[in-house]
Amino acid sequence: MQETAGRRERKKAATRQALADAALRLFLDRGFDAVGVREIADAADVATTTLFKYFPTKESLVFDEDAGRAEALAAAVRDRAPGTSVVDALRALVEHDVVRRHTDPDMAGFRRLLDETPALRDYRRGMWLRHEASLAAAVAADAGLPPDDPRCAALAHFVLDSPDFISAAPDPVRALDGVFALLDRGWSTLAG
Amino acid sequence: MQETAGRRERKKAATRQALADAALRLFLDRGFDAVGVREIADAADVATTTLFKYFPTKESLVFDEDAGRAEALAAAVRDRAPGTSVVDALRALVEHDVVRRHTDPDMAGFRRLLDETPALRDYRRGMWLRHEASLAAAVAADAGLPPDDPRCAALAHFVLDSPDFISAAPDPVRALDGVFALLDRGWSTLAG
DNA sequence: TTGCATATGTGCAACTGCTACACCTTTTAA
DNA sequence: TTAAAAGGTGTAGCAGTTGCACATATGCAA
Repeated sequence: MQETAGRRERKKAATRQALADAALRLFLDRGFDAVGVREIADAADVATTTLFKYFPTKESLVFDEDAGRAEALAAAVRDRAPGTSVVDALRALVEHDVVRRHTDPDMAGFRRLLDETPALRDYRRGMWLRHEASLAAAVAADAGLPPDDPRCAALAHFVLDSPDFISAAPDPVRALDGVFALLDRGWSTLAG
Repeated sequence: MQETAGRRERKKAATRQALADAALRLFLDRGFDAVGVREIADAADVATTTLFKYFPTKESLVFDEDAGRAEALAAAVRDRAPGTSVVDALRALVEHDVVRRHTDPDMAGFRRLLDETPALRDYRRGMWLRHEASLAAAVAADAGLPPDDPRCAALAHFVLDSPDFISAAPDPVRALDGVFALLDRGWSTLAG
């Protein structure tokens, strides 16, 4: 594994990181809406147009790449421990990604930022839902159903929609329980 | 019931209608993104600033008021026929509002507009979800559960999220079946 | 090393949704 | 009749985003 894959690659990565770092720092300081993209570009010492060559929107500056999430979802379904239901496996994944952030004190600032910025929550929901089709297919394959089975599609949609709902709830842990109680019982009487 | 409730009211209503009509006509003609708000205001013969006194956003030009939807949801839960489950009653309401549009040929243009404009679908989803809390409370009251029961909140959320998912699906009728099969079985084993 | 094609970055100007402001006109009500 | 209140106007401007023409840096080949 080459660490230094050419100066060009390294500079690109550095620029990208500088932008993301500057943006997050400014957002945490003063709030998402109070910081303009021109200011972020300035802080990272690049032109505004350059910023948009790295990040398609202002919101995307806040989130890491989600490379691997599609695979993580498929793996959660495929490689789950024997005796674990699909819904339980997905619950564990959501719990890991969402609820942990609500108890980790290092994420407090980040969490507050998300809480007070609907645009960011919407963006994150979209990132989850990008994998709706592939999760539906994985669930269908696991259950031995046709890949376009509508109940699998519905389950996949609700699971991927849930992180947003859960972290916006007053008590996220209880919300997680509620969501997966409903889905688990619904799914088990369909598939089991 | 006064038909003519003062010249002022009538003029306001006429301006509002002129804006909505002009907007829908232009959108259907050329697509949502290809029409600017300045052009819509021009077509309705008002200033751009006036347009935004009637409609808070460009998207809102497309949709009627949703006055009464909150009440319709509460009524669907409260006044349902004996022997009908809460989920079935809500299914009927969603079916009426969503699936009918998919079979009515008069709505074909409107439907295409929605299909090709994610911003409009998101806006409509938001309109449904505005009643999430009140629906959750109605469901909880009906089931004799505390008003903040997380399973009721989850059910309400998924029901109100579903119209968007359903009408975006390749086969909306099958999607409707899938969604409500899942929710119905999940809910009945919790509440029944 | 030199030279060149290409990837990357720059600055400017513009467009789009949306808002603030100061002003004018119509309607309502005393 | 008059004055307040409501509605509408036009201008100017902001913020996110993009297109364009030009500059620079890099990787590769000779």
